[in-house]
Amino acid sequence: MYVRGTVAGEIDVRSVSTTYGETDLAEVPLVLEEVGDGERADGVVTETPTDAERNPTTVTLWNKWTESAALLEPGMELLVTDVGEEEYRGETRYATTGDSYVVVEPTFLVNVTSIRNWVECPRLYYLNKLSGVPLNYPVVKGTIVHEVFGDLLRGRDLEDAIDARIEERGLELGLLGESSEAVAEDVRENAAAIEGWLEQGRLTETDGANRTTADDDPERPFAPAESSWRSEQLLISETFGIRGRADAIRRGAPVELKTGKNLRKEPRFKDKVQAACYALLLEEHGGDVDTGTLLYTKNSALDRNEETGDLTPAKEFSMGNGLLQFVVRLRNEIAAMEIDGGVPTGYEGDAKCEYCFEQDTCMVVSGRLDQESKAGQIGRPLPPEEREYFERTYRAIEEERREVHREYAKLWEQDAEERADDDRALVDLEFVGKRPLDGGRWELRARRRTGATSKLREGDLVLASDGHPVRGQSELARIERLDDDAVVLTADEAVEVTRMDVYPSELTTDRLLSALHDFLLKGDDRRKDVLFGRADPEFDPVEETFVDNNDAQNEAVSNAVGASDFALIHGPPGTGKTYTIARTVRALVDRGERVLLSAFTNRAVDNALEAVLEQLNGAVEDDRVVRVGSESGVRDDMEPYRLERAGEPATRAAALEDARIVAATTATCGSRVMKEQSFDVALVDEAAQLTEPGTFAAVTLADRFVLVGDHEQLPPVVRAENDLTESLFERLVERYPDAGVMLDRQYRMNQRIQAFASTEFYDGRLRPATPEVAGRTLDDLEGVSRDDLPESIRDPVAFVDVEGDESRYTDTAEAERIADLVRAYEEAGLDRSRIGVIAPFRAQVSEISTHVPSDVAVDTVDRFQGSSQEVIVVSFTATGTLEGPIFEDYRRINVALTRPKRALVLVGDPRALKSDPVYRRMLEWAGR
DNA sequence: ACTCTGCTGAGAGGA
Repeated sequence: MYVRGTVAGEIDVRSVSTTYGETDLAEVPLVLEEVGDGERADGVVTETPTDAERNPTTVTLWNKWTESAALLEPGMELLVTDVGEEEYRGETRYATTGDSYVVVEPTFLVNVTSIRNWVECPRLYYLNKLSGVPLNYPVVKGTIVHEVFGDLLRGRDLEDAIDARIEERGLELGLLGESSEAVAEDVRENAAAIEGWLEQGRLTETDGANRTTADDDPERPFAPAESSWRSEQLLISETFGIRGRADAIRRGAPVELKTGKNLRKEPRFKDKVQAACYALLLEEHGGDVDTGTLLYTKNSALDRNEETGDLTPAKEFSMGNGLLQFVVRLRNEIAAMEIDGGVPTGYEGDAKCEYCFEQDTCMVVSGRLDQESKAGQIGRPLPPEEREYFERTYRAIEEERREVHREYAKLWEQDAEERADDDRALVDLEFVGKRPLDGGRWELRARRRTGATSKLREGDLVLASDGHPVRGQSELARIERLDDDAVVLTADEAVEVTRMDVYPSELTTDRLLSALHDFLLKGDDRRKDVLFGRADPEFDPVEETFVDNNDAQNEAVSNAVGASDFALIHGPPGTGKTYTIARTVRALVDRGERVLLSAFTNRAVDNALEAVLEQLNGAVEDDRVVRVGSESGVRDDMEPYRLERAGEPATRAAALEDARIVAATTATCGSRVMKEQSFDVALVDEAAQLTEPGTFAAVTLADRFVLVGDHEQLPPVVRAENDLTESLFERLVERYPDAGVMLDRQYRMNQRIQAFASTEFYDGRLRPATPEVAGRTLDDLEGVSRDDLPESIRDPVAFVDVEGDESRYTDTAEAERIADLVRAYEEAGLDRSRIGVIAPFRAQVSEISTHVPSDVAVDTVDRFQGSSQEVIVVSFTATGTLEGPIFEDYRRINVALTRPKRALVLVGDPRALKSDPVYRRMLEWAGR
């Protein structure tokens, strides 16, 4: 039986005398949310307390669990497994038993590596999180050896595996100056130890007896028995709040591979702790684990010379309850500290600083951020405003991380039905079949039974499961193909997929954190002076005309080229932002600069790169323009420029290092490979949609930077409500208006259409670039005559009254009316592929889609940003009143109203729209 | 209350 609830008050920790002597206990007042009859958190809930019963129950935590009790604060979540129940003065109380685990904030998922770092030194955990691990050879080699180990377990030939894995990491190895041959030799030594040990295992009776499937499988003749081995399994525990990926599992017990040195007989303690984490994860998945194996691949030769004559690099050890519970307490320390927003000092553990590799880094970070630390501080602290900025931004990023953790929690909190309504999963799959691939991986196929929509896309990582992503068999898989009726995945193991869930990744938050760190602690002082307002940005005047017939664009390019610190280009809709970017890049390249071209989305990076290539017109050799990104992220026509990671190391490294122009998303700029690069100038598009640390990821790679964007359009997408919602672009535009140029001539909209946006959002400064643009109408298009349109929509801006229905996020009446409009335009000779329909809610988008032909583009405002159409129809989907956060951000209507070139039709209920001043002005403009 | 893009990922090791 388990209990779960919220801490409702102060915790009383004390000692009592029992028959066994002095014992510690803590009494925790807990408002119960769940009481379950299973041992773990996935048991059947027997009792869901009613409101009347929501007064705190006392849960007593005995002995060592008082250490975890001391971490608790009112409001924190607590889970206690295997509790004992007792009646005390007429009320039910609970207490830990010898088998209990006490879990603080169980929805906070702690990585196994975090626990491993924490046990070595809590400060090490913090430093690792803050700055990430840079590219270095031992780590890359270790990774390759692990991959080869996995390959061996899946039955791949040793030499094949070594060659393939080294080739895959050609780029990284090349950047490190390593040759394939040297690495192969190195990996071979480690792998030989593994193979020898595996061979030994194969000869033993137990393993032999278990060998079934693999022996019979003609496709995988060398595979070890599937029943006794499993490689690289991703495990998530909802009970313990731990997540990790075990190197291998042998007969249900974890095997951890270590390529580092361990000269002692015993496994290192942190390695034991790591294995114990996997044991906990396996226990939750129905295992009963009491031993772990650590495989030190450098040790074989050494051990042979020892007096034992031991031939094996493997060290087995037993894991008792004491170790497992200790590991959960470590995990609790991390969770409690993170929930509290704390920073570890190092005093929490007993590591000795003088033995630590990170001692210097630790002291520098402590000194710069003025943090208390066991290692002490060196250097002067950052100015107070920078420390304040660090703390605020760090906190905001950690809140984002919490939101990712909540996504995980949903994996088990939502039942299949709720999940089906959520677009983060496809739960309707029917398993069709599997096929072995080279290297022991599998291709999995499933059929889709319903037409459910989801945000899953080809190239995404998902948790592929046979029913439940946490409790069932599940595997990290990649979506290779996703059609309306079929799914193809690749994975390490052959799961019989019936469901796939979005894999919530902390990668972005990790990268934001390290970008913040790099900017503040490793960044250039001059840049910080400017960004923190201690110095003004400087410009060298450039006497060259870059753009002939557009003064603002010309000034924007000269500004960007002449900027000593940074320049800003404010590009309202249709003002030739992309052209200006291309012209700027060209001008920089002509001056011999190395340029990083970045943006938040892959789409924007590809668009900008396309324009740059056109502008270069061969001025830079094709192979010196490089697009860094994943195959699924990069648009097909940019694939020839995509940097291949696999290959001969020196060649791969040269492909990147010799590039004059490198294009990548800001998220990719935070990758280890990109962090090794440096540029003269970073040019970042869509900068108004980037968080500050997101912008830093690109900007810290260059000496100077240019931000391009429009803060009057949509802001950054963040999960939590926090300080990340204002972009660096917007802040700088406000702080240094002179550092920016607003492109004021638009090449998109008829004058009638642009009028509202211009006055409302751009101080009336936005105007048509040419008379042609100002006067463009549908009549200009071949075969189209406005005279054939109904009177009501003949004007370039029209309003169509619809009474609307009462439902909140959809409006069938509007959808039907929109279908009529589409027909009317078609009858007037317009091809319907030139019509776009925009709605605020996704539900209304799908409602409209059922009413109009599929070649009409229907989408949300957010997704229409950056594109345009001849005709745009906007469905407001609000009846009676205009309530809801979606309407509060006026930047959203700015985007919607500035998409069309020749005609705009607003469809909605005027009564609702009139209730807000901005929308009322919009109605007036639309002639209603 | 709603909108929603990134990312191979988690762990790889140095005494």
